[in-house]
Amino acid sequence: MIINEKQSLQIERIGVTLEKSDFPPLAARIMALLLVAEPPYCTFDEITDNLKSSKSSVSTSLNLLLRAGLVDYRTFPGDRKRYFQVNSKTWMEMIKRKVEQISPFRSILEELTQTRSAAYPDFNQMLAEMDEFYAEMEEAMKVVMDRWVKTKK
Amino acid sequence: MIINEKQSLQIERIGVTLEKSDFPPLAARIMALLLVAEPPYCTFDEITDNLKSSKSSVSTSLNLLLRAGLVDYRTFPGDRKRYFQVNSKTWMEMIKRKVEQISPFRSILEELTQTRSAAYPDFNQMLAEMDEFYAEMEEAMKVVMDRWVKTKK
DNA sequence: AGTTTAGTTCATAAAAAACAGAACCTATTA
DNA sequence: TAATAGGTTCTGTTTTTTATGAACTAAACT
Repeated sequence: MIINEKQSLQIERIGVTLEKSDFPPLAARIMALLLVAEPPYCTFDEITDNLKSSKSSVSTSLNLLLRAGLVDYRTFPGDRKRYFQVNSKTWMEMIKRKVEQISPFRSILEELTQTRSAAYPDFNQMLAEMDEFYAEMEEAMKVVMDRWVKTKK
Repeated sequence: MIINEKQSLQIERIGVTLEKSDFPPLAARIMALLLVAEPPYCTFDEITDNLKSSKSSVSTSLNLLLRAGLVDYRTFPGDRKRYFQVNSKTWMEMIKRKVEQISPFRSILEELTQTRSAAYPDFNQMLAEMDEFYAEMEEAMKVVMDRWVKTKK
């Protein structure tokens, strides 16, 4: 499998978008490649070749994606190569992570309402409201996620 | 205004939490300071002093936070110092940004469903489903935000 | 037994981000 | 008009992140 010129450009575009969501550059391009490639999986060599990157870089970035659960691999009988593919739960995982980012914020807000004096009630009020807002947001997201998990099984 | 030992430690803890949500180190500590400080605002000098950072670094990070709309400032009559404070809309802004991060992903997914061949229907189906999931998530978040905006005015 | 395949690991180089020091600017104050 | 307050801007320096090449390994062929 070797990608064409148009696909190359598409991979760069998608890669840049993913970079903005905090993917390291090469990891972003690997994800992009796996999304664009037909069939939707690649061997290690196909990745190094198509992205013109070194084996070591690909190894590091790919393992990052594997550990993060964003990429997975399959194999074919009588072929010991691994065929890397985006995990179908990738997007769910990514959203899940965003939801999980909310809870540390809430912890901060709750800690502050505990430790701050009563001298600045307006500010304290604001912190309490923001905690409430985050709680609602967290809840709303969980509702969507749960519903989705149910329809999938 | 000068913070005490306990507050210093709290600022570091909160700072680290904020770093994990992609605040640069100093910007994270400025936010943390403004959250912990009593009163809940600081002058430029109070920031450099309490965080033991240079004027140039504080200037840069503070302007970043100002441009991002996370920090704001007030003044007092007959005092030309600016008193920096967390914008009460900070948390709303931060969530808004997370919601906005969803739409580029949806664009990717939609572009892919346009450009990919029909040869791998399972994969294409997955992309379509994920787009749907993201759409629902986006919608749910917007509902919460709108409701909140309304109760505020 | 030797070679090829499919990677990993380690030391290092290159690039980007973060911070600091010093000079600078503009509006007030003495 | 000189000095001070409240920053900003520019130029390095340090630190962190990202990518590489070369040597290595373990399994599977020949």
